[in-house]
Amino acid sequence: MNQKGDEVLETALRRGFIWPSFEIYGGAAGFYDYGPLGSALKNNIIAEWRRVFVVEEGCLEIDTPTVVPFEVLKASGHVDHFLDAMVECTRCKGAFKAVDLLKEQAGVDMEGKSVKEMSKAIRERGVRCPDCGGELGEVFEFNAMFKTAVGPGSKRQAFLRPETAQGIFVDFRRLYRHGRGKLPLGVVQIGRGYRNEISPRQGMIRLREFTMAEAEVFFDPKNPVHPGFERVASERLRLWLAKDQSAGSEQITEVTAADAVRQKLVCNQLMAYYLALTVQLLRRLGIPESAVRFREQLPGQRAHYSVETWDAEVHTQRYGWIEIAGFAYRTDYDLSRHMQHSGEDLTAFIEERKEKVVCHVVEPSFGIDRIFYCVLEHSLATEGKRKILKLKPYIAPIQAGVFPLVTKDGLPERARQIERELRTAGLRVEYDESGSIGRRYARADEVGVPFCVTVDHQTLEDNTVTIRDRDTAKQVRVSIENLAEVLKRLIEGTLSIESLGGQES
RNA sequence: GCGGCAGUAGUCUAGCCUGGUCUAGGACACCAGCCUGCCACGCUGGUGGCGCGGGUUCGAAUCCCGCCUGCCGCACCA
Repeated sequence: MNQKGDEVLETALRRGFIWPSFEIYGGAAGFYDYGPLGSALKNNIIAEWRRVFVVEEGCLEIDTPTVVPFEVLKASGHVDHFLDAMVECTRCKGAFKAVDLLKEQAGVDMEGKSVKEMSKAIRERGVRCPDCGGELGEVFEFNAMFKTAVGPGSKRQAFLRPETAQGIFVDFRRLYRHGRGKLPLGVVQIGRGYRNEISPRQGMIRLREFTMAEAEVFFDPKNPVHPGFERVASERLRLWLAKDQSAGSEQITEVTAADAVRQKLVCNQLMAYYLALTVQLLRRLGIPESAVRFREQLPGQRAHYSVETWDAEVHTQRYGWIEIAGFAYRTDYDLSRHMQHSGEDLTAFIEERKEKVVCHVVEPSFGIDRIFYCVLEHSLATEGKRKILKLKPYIAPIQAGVFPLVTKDGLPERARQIERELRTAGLRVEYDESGSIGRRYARADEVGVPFCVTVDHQTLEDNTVTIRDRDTAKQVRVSIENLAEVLKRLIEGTLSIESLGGQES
């Protein structure tokens, strides 16, 4: 294992970013708690996502239940694709879908039959392991969705949602009306999703309960364009094409978003648009474009609903390249299925052509927990013994520290006043007087506090304080009168320490 | 889920093989007091631990079993 990844997780655990869930009862794999700082950081990451997709893009945000009735997920295909009768080879331990083996080797269709019947059929028909020819064990049900029931008596079967998307699809009619028939129509949802992984590992990378931020962009299949495409047309995309993966090549094809569309490397302009937007979002979160690539999923890897999928991958030292977002071209799969199963009309009307169409969908779907890890890893810098979490100031859980230089002569009292004023001004600040001033700076650095305000004897004379910049340790002296405003501008990045005449300490 | 290794204060770790001398040692962190005019200063004091459960034994951090959790490989990851 590598040192950097360990340092990230150790720091995150020790300083209250993430904790193992249910720890005092021995814990549970695949679940994590966000501690006070982690919770704040996660919320700030979500706020940045929301700022892009809801504020700038104007997507409609909704919030739907995590408990989803059986019929909905039956229609979406999840029941059939997430519930499998599996069988394991007793010799090589390979796991296979029982239905597939029975079809291939015995020519019988056992779809929908019970586990017992399938086990019996495998024995009677002499179905063997396709890899090593070994004997197969008992068929067991593998359910990647958490099962539950609505109401007492288990009358109505339901599942915890494996994705938030279905809540959007089933609301399409109302959303389409709410959006007054305009296309493309973007709808987003941020919330928890659940997958009962067989054996989750890799900490927060594979969770059984996770937070996802998904957008479903509905569009006229004959017109897959985004009105704001020009804004991102020159953004460079690093693509790992399927053909290169198949050829065993790590070759990255770097093109602008406009060229990706022109050269037909991606299915349409909307897809390219959201890939470009993602580069910008990640950059804003502190993940440089050099650590981002888009991997085109090979046909066999795609979800049942997708005809083209790109994964946004971020490079990490601990886990290598990890998928942090998926971009699926779901076509009209979901709406069509829900039309069939519900009997409702979920079409859109295209005025120019006087034609009813089932909208197609491009789905950018982000794994917030994974992005959270990537942000931490890409932010943590080590300088000697010191750890500095160089979070972008606007996502830092604590925006400023307020310290009295020494704990006497009325400095703590004055510092407390300033803390109060900054809190009232809406800044997330922490007061600290314990230990030496250097220790307090170091403590603040480790949790990513971008600015520290120090109250010294001069403060008592002329009502000025110093602001110390985390990343450079430079300090500037500003009047308390302007402090909140200056801090706000430093945090949002419209003002730099240098422009204030920052001095090396 | 299978196989291998591991789990000691908040964090990292000594002790485990060869049971008692462990009332479990250390470092860092944390808290209190003193000190302190700017980058983890110093002094004094302090809080806090053997993953959980069972067994063997006069006696278990140490040996055995089960579970949980973590790491590595296989499988899975729609």
